[in-house]
Amino acid sequence: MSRPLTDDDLARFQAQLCDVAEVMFAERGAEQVSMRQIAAALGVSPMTPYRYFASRDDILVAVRIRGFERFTAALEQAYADTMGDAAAKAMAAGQAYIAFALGNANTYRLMFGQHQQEDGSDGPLGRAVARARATLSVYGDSLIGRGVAEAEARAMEGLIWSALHGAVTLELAGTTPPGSARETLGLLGRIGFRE
Amino acid sequence: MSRPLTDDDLARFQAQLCDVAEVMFAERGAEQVSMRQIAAALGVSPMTPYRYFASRDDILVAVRIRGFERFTAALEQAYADTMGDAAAKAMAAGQAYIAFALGNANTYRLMFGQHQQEDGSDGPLGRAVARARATLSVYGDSLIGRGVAEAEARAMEGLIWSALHGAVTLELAGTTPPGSARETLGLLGRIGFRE
DNA sequence: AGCGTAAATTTACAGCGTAAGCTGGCGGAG
DNA sequence: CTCCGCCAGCTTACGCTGTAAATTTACGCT
Repeated sequence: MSRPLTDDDLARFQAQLCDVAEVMFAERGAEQVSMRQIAAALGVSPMTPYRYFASRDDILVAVRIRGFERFTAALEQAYADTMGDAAAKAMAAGQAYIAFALGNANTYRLMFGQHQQEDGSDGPLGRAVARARATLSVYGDSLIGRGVAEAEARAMEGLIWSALHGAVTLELAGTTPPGSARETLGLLGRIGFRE
Repeated sequence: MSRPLTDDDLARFQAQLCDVAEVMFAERGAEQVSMRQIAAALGVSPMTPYRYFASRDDILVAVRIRGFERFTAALEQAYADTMGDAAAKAMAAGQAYIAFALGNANTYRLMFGQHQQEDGSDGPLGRAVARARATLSVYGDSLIGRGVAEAEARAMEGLIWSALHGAVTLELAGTTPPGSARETLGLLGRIGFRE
């Protein structure tokens, strides 16, 4: 063992731990995975991870960030790969949103699960969330480009985000039947506003 | 100690425990309340609650049901107390929805938190959820009465539910700023559908 | 070769949900 | 009235959790 812990080695171990934790969380849900289980999966003693993360919660935050990064990438790719006007691209992004949430149920739950959210927008988690949100706001941008007032466009964007999040959350909980989220997205595509 | 445990005494203890647990959950969040703490608050030994509930999860279910009952009552009252057409009543119900969720954050989180939802619609929990849903579906009913196809009306209803649930969930998590949910509801009131 | 240091391990503690064994006192039978 | 069975409630105990503290281990440097 070399005496100081290189920043690089530190990052390498953190990344490796996140790799392992990510799949364990995805398989069983973060609640069902203990520190000791993660350490065992890594082949180290139970306390070793504490040299690289301050607490279990720190690990959850790190994996949440990774989740947001994969999520954002999926949305951006769907948007980029789709041809047509802004509405068509937004629709593709919405489908990618639902596909990610339903296909990565435990990861999505970890990302948006009930936290006190001590983190405003400063930390890396806040930035990851902001980036995902920015991807979702492309539709709002297109509305603004078409002459809609900014506040109004942002509000519509918020409605779309709320509807998508609510739809997948309810479907993941089993409260609404399978397919409900996709149906809701279809309806979202036919929305107009009075006044 | 009378020998048999009267069904009535059993129900009385269960109700008393739920009373206590409900406020503890509301204050600190269900995760932060242990069996031992509930027992201590009741002035009984740690294992006594297990004579009345099979497990901690059973208590959570019971309190969740109570939450849904209060929730449903709030929606129904808002609907009944509001004069005007179906849209006005639906709007009042939406406001009541948001007020309940934001004003009973931990209870709402407990009600709609991430569960595997082993309970379909048979048990009492399923019925409590169904009743809350029925209250929300009054708007859909009014659409049907106005000639909209049933499937379409139910889908719109689902969109409204999703948007409300998503909006309050995101606001409770601190992801969206305070007031966002109310703003989203305002926008929902101005929705129309093309085609 | 031996020492200082820091990484890793082991040990330990308080708390959890809950299974299992124990106890005290009431209701009914003799 | 006495004694016995029963069972509500209590105490104890187990395996688990996250993690603080003490201990061991092994490298780089002198």
